[in-house]
Amino acid sequence: MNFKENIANLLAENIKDISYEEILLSIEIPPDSSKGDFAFPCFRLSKALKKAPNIIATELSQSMIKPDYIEKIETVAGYLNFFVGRANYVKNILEGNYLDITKTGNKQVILIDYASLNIAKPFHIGHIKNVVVGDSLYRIFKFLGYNCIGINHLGDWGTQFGKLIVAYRKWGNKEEVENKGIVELLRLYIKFHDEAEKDPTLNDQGREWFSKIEKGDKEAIDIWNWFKDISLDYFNMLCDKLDIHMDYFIGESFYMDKLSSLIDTLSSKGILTESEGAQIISLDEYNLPPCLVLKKDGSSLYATRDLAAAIYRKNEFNFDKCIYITASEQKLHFNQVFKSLEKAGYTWANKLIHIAHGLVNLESGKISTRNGNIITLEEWIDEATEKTLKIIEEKNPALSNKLKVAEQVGIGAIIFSNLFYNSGKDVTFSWETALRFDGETGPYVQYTHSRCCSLMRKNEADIDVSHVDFSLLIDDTSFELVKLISSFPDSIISSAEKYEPMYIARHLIEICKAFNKFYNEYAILVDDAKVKNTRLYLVNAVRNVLREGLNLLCIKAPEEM
RNA sequence: GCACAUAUAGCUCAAUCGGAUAGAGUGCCAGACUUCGAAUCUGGAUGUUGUAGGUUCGAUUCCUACUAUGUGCACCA
Repeated sequence: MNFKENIANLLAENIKDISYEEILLSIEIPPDSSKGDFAFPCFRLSKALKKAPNIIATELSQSMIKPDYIEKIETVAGYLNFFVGRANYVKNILEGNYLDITKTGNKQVILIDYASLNIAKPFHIGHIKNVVVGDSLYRIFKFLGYNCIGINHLGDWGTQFGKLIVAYRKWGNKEEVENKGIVELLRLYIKFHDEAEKDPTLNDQGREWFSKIEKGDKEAIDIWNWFKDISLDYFNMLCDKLDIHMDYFIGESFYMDKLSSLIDTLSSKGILTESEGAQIISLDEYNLPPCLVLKKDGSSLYATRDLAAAIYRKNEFNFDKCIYITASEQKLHFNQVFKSLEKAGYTWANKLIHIAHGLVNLESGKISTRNGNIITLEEWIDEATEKTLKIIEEKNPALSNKLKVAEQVGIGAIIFSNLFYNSGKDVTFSWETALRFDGETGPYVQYTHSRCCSLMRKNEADIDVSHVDFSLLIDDTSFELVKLISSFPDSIISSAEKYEPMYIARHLIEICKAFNKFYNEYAILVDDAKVKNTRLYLVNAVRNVLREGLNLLCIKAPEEM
């Protein structure tokens, strides 16, 4: 038997998805053929091998396509000797700690700026993606061993507060605001914009009041602080509900006393120029429109505060990476800010990363707070919770803490639907899809998890390891599940590398599908102690992976639902 | 006008560095609960990957043009 036949034999023995003849055919490629002749069949083999145990498949697919593949294949043969048969592979995966992956990030500091919403406005369905992508990435990087810092760059400064004060003084009163909180602030905000259509001088009054805030006028500052407190209470309430954690609330107003030194620095570097009365940083060399730093009246802008914030963060936290998460509308803005910092000579500017997520539209058109075309996040949560409660009443009326579980599942559905798709894409919200609980959804994963828990619970005793026989798990259905568990860490790494929790969400769905198939095909709690304990061993692994996976997506994993 | 996205099954979306017969869910049709939870599972039908070219042994993927949609572009954030 020659070398190739030997390899083919080993492969065919280990991999049921591909025949010996096929393998032999694929390996029988002259190594000196031109690229086109052998690349295709080689790839054919390596792709088929993806169905094989992970380590073998990865090694092969990496090596086969390269010119020196004959040499590499000998290395692969070495690997194969470690995995004689599926049983050993299963043992390896299930006995090893399948969630313990290389902690690549040792001590590196990753700062994530997310959930940076404007205060005095309600959370709407377009905001959830930002919050949830941010918190999920926070959890993912933390899991990988990075030192994460979550910062909320609160939008608590700007002309809008002047406008709100005008509206409050004209049409609001203390009792209403105290009783209704953010709802009343929204009403005033909408009212202001309605009235300003008819009477544009209101906008001037708004600017005047904002300028009073900036100058420290007591009445203005008091109202501003009051509104800010209301907003923060509301924000914290929602964060508690969603189980979102922020390390720091450092809003835009925080940077007000740091702007003058920023301007000094920029002008001493000679990159500040005057244009049409305003102070700008020209970005012609980057083929970008200029970055406006100061208005002609000398007051600051959004970009000014972001420049100051970046420098402050670098000095204060000395980050290795700083990730900004915002809607895609702000792409140009961050591009300008980052390039301005680069132009100013800050070498760390390349460590600033902007992750833009898509916009959410309504079927009735674009979301707009100022004309009231919004669906708030609370409405979505309430609807989802209510629907879940109905399902629980129908399917599991004996459940003890129904309301709590209903909220966890309802919110789980919302979060999952926000993380299951490519986060850069725009989406159109519809109640029909927003309240779907079947198929590729959060509740499907949660349901599968609670099924695992149920099995573990029903077994009462601990798994008896002395009865575990991994060769009972080498059938295709069980083995598929084992492979998916073993490759779960790859998805965590992909998610981190691409700043995209979607990979984890999709992997969880694959695990659930494989598990439910397994569950349907085999009885688990059987009399035979060997079979029972072995299958429970696998169930336990699935449960652990699902729980950790859901946690990385900021979703609760109730044990019963 | 300029810039940046996006376009894949009826609908919502995947497709790893350019790889094999482009895959899931949903909806539709047909099945599986006196048995570990049916929010589940099994089977079936569904495609000129926006259009036209180019590069390549090979293109949903890269390049060019065009079409459609979205977003941004000077004192808002």
